Amino acid sequence: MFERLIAGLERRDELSDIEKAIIEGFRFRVQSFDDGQELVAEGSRPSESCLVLTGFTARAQFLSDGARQISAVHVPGDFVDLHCFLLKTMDHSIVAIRQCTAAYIPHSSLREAIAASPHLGRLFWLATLIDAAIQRAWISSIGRRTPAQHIGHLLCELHERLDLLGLVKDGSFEFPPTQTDISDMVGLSLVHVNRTIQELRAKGLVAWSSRVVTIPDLARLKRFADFDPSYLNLVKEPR
Amino acid sequence: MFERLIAGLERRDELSDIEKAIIEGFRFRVQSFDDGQELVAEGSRPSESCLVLTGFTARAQFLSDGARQISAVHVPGDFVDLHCFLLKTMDHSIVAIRQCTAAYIPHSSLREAIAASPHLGRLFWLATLIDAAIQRAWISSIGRRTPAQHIGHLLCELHERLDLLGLVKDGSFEFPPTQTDISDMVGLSLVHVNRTIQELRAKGLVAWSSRVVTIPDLARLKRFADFDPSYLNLVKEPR
DNA sequence: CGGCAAATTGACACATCTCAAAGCCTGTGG
DNA sequence: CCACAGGCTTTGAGATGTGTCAATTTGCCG
Repeated sequence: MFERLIAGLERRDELSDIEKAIIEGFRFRVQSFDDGQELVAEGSRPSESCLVLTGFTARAQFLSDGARQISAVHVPGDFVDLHCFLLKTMDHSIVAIRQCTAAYIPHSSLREAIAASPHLGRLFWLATLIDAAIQRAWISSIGRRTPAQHIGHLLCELHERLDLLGLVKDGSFEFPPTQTDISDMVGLSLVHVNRTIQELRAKGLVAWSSRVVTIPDLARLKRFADFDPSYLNLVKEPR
Repeated sequence: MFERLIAGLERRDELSDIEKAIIEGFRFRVQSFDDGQELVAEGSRPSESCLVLTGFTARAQFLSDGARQISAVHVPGDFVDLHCFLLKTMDHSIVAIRQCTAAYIPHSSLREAIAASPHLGRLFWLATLIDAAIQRAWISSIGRRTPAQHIGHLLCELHERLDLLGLVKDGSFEFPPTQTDISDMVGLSLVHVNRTIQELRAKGLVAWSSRVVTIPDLARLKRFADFDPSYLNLVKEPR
């Protein structure tokens, strides 16, 4: 159930057998969701934190005029909602991009785990810090990169993260968001996103159809989008 | 030395005398900085975390074409660089907006503090989560708010945070960033920022000259900018 | 085969950027 | 106390970028 979570933590630091056992011993319930449903609602006060098991999810905020802004995309194994463990009230929603399943773990389990292993506590903290680093990269993208660079950067990020999960084959990966979803990620209109994707295709940087993205020359796309993966903290070291 | 840090933590949860004593006992060194200097450099691997004592600082990233994007502003008392305690390598720089002073606390002190009080550890974790919530609000602003709303929202945020420090008098507060700095925060050109500020002035929402901002009618500006302070977590509850 | 969601296109309005110049403050040195 | 330099703010004009609206095409699913 929690292999991906464990693998994700182990990518950043050693995990003892005891720590793995603590995680395996989490109480949890599993729930499935359809397109667009909320796994966690803005303004709610959950007593459980949720973890993506399968499928894609996103963090979303809604403005008073109904506009939506997505501030992160999450992939299987991501402990999406560690935030509410301490933040208590959600400042954003977690929404399903397509069908997905999630495990909900009671905060009491988390609290016990952290008490039993402060190191594990630091690794959960680290997970939220990496989310924050990704958000900073998004701020730079949305503020200072061109639309084509921005979408290119986003695809590099997802390539990198999905590759670790073994979900990339020959530079191709499934990426279910519609162009409307993408427009809410990059803060542009749907029409402009469409034209930007066509620009990326025309430049030969990306092939993208029926929800499968192919990156023929990753190094070239990275150069084009000014992508440097170090912010993803894919380095194993004592934390 | 650490009153503001302690006051900031106490705004979110009770702190025991022992916990306060732990903080007061931090080893530290103090350093001053001038306009634009880096307190912490992107790519570096600090062994200390830094805390703003006086003045304004910002998190900044630089793109390969030299463009700069600011992803957060920090005020006195903010434990700006808790991140590097676990992230190890900086994904961004911390820069001085004007003269400022900062305390550097060795990671070993932090580690001891957290070991001695897991609750204090959670509160430091919380501080980084609140930073992340602010970053999400910035993403929404930059992606979906109009420039005038965005700058209005930013000023509401700073009003709220500075008010807690007693740095707001009759709706006025010192805000040292130049319009060039603001343009790097909101991801617009300097010229457009200038025109947007004039628009806010013309609407009577803001007075702003010689680095002092005055908000004549805060409720009106909040309404205009769609500002809801709940993401700042100014609620005291057990964490 | 029909229906629906998603992707694509075109045309035009509006927002924002760039470049370049001018004006305005503030601190400094004479 | 004045004059000046330099940084910051403000202005104008034209080029580009991006949004909106509305229609059309495509592709998938029942």
